[in-house]
Amino acid sequence: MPAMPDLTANDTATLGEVARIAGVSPSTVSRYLNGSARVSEARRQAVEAAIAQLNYRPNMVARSLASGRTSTVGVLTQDIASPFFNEALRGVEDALAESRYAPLFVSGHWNSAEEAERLSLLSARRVDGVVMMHGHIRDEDVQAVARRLPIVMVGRATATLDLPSITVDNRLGAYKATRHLIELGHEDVAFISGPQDHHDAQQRLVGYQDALREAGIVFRESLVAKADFHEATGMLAIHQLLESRASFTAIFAANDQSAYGARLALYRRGIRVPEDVSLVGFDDLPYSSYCVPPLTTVRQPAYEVGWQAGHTVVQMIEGQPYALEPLRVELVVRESTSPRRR
Amino acid sequence: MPAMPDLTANDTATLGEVARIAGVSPSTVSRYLNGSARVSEARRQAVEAAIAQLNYRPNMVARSLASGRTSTVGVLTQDIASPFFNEALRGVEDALAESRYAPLFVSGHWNSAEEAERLSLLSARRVDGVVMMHGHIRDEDVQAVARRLPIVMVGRATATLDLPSITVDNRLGAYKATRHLIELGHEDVAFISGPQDHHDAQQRLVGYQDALREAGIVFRESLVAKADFHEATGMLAIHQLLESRASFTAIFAANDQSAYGARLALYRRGIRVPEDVSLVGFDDLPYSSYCVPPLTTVRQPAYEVGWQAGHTVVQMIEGQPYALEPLRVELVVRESTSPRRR
DNA sequence: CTGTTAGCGCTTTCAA
DNA sequence: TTGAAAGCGCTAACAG
Repeated sequence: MPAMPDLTANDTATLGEVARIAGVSPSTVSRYLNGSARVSEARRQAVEAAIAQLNYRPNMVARSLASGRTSTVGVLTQDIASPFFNEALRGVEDALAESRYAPLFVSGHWNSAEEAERLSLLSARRVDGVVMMHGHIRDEDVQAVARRLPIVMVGRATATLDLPSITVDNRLGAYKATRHLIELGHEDVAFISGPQDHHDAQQRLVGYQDALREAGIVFRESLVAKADFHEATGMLAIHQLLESRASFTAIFAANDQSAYGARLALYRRGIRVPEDVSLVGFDDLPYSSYCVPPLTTVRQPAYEVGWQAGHTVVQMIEGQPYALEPLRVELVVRESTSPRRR
Repeated sequence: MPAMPDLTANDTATLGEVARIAGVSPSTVSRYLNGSARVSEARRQAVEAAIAQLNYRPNMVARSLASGRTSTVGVLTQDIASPFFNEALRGVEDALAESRYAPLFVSGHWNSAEEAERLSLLSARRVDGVVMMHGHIRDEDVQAVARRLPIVMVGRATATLDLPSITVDNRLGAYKATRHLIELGHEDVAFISGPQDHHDAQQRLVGYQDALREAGIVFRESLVAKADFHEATGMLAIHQLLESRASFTAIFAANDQSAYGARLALYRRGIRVPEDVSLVGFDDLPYSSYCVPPLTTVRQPAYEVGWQAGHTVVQMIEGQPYALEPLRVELVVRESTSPRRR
């Protein structure tokens, strides 16, 4: 009987069937599939033919149960729809794809209870490793999982934990942004803050203060307006600042999204950017180069952060050595900043 | 021996161990866990105690292999980092979460070969159902999977396939956008197109043409500039239009991203929006309400599209009836459009 | 209501 | 190099 490919049989052939058709044992098929041992030329061909004929693809679930490995990496993000996380997730995705791991994304929504629950779900699904993007989950909850699984943290220092952590120098980035404004002659530089309990946001405030201090400018609480990394509160921040009659010629917003909000609020009040007020953000979201005017901001290499996280967790899973290279933050000067007018 | 909770034993307890400690059979534990049959009060308590003591969580992999269900839905998207897909993915995520399914996201990157490969991967991972967001994959490839699995299509009509499909009336949306411009007195309305082979993009062109025709305005090829749904080509489109010396007082861009690019190109040339030229987009991305000026656009309920897709696939998986409710597109008038100046 | 008995489809010793 | 056999941890009849 000629082995003509049966195109309708691609339903759910099993390894056992492949073995039977190829006239070999299941172990041989498994060995061929995984390259876990040499298989003779003759049997290799027979197996290949059977696989083609049945249009066979291994059942990953069964494979996972038997081997104890799922070839899956859990990625605990906060909000899959946030422009910042997106770039990073794409980096993770690409890094994992290179090693044939699949990402399993879950969102914690900045809620530690939900994060803990999601982490537990990843564990129940027996992921081989985890990438944790930001979040406020307690160290103990992470620790419980970290004992069994490689975990890479992103954007969070782990005081009590000893886990590889990929961070960006937020303080330095904020310092550069503020210093840029100061060098343009601005002395009254307002700051739109991020969430008070967010580590990155805190560091950005510190960088802002450092730059002021260095220039001999006294830090004034009245020039900082609270926001939470979103556009809406960025707008509010400007309204507040304006209402308080604080005077300023430049604004450093703790992230691009709040800078967008600020920019719109300024537009509504008829205040021009950069002619009347200079504005700088932080993150360099994809959209920032298409704002009007294009936003001067601090580039945070989100894609690279994600890529490095994904790559590192794979190295850990496979027992390979890894090295965390420091990621650079850099100021990207565009058109939302200009010298102070005298 | 008192049953004191052993906090360090939360590693990988098995159902069998729970059963032994509780003094019941594994089936009883399984039944308790799945609620698949009544369990007596006494045993229920014993099982609960054992579970608490061991800090047990079922191994999803084993459960999947035994039951043939993974409680996972594959989501084939094109680009996890695109602002449009994001909103939709969040909708899918939320809908699945309601039914305790986890999404497994994979990206096809608008490449039909890659899509087919990803789809096959989802199948190998034995997802219980699939949501396909757009894409150019061939009907046959989809069909091969659809025979075994519930599939819900999003944003794509399936001519040869009979699958539930969630679409939005792109033609109508484009018609509304163009008509809005015409009602403002604009007669020379340029169109920035999307990718030629993209169904939604084609429909948006048709809607634009329909509105012109209805108003007795003749369609001019010279007023359409090709772009591909991205900001960069949106900019290019404006340069082209300007260079060709075509005259127009309004622009309808096939999506918000290309509208952003157009807006920036206009800014560079010193052409004001909306004073000199009115601009309308399509999608209503989250950012569009924070542009300067806020963009008039056609709201496409991306979140709802995703939610409905997720919800529908779950209904299909569970053999429940489902009904696809038409999703409304609506014009959102903001500040990038104004009456034609005479 | 409960326990016993077979597997789910694959990997992995262990011998040959 | 190859095959046989024993699971991976859970579910799902089938008796009782």
